[in-house]
Amino acid sequence: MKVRNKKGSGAEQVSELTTSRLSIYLRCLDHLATAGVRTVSSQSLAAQFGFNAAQIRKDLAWFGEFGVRGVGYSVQGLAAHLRQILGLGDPIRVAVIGAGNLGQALADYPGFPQYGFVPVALFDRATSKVGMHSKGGVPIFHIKRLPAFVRREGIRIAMIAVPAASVQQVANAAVAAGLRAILNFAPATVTVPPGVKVKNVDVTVSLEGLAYHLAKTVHAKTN
Amino acid sequence: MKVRNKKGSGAEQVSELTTSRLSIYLRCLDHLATAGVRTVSSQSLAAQFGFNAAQIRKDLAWFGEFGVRGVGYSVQGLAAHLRQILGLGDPIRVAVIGAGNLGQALADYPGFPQYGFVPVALFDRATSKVGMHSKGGVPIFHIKRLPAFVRREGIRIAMIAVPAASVQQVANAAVAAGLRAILNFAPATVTVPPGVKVKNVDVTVSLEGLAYHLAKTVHAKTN
DNA sequence: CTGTGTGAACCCCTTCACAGCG
DNA sequence: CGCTGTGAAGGGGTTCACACAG
Repeated sequence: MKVRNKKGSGAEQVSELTTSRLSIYLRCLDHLATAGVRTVSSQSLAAQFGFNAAQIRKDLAWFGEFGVRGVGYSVQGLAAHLRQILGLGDPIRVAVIGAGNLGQALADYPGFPQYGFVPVALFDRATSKVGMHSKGGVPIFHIKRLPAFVRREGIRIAMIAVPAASVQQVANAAVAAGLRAILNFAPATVTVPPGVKVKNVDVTVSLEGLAYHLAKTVHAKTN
Repeated sequence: MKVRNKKGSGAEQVSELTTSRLSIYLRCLDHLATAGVRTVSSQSLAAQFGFNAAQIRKDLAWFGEFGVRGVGYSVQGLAAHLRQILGLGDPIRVAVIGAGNLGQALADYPGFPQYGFVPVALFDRATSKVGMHSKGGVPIFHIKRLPAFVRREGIRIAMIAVPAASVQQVANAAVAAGLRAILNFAPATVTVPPGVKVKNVDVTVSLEGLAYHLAKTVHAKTN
């Protein structure tokens, strides 16, 4: 087995486009596994889910050789490899910062534990919320207690669901608490020191993309 | 003013990467406008928010010439142009399908109306929920009533927040009801006929991207 | 003979550099 | 003189095509 590792230390070599697709492949493989499929070729995977077969193979080639020539990939085996590549061995503990409607819904979202991400606590600066729980039973703490909690409870990821104006300051607090991975739900740009990863889930950007599609389509009809 | 329009009918010419950035530029411009800034150059915009100045100009060049040479762009003027390009003239009415925790939180999320997207109703197949309202007062209807509602209320976008296993069937219903724009929150691939636009907001993909970053970083330290 | 792994071709997006306008 | 708008160069990601393994 040959794994490409161009630089000795952990440099940024594999594109995020690739890792995103790995997640999606994993989702597809789980789908096939529950359907009882044992083996799959890159071609049939591509056909079923709308990918390009060569791209699947290229994406996997960054990490090793997982297929059997003439046969394809073991569905369960490849899924296990992808989980290992993505670092999904043990459940990853998550803190949700911002205990508004969205934050509480995220803390209770059943999809997360199912995929190995466990929201352990909510944090907010409103003392009126502190001491309460989400519907699903996730406790709400004051944001001041984040650093101690991160250390004691082994939190790895911060999900930030606060208004856009407060995001930067909350992100700073998360970094100061030792977190190195942030998922930001607010429509705002966040700046963090090197080594910290931020991913933005900006729903307004997606909605405006849809709005553009609608506007364009209407225009086409008007012609 | 010269606008590039390579094909007569509404072909897919401008990349989604570009339109996503237009949304982000719009967010930045609003930020500057509330700060009282009247004029901005592509260079200062790029410096403040971490873009490339040439890219900003290229993105805008697809739609016209909005700047003044030697000066820059009118903050308010450019924002208005972007809103027009993205089709954000009147508020866009949205239906949220799936009245679980996530769906209700989305229906009540204050960020949407602020950006011109108004959740008008929730839809679910559970008759126990029908007739109730979200905390924010959005009424819940049975999914059967979607087609009539779309016509009568001028719904343009469906936000789908149901379990992954049901997404495709719900998307089919949305398309059948005449909707041409779908925002899917479930970790699943959706297939739709041509002319219909789907955007996926897959939080598990983002989380797994963060997990990969964490795994990689640990590995680098282990070296 | 089937399907992987991979170099090469291709294509699109990003970035550079500068002519030209205000 | 400053900054836009834009052709040209550069880089990265996707797709093709095939040698080769099972």
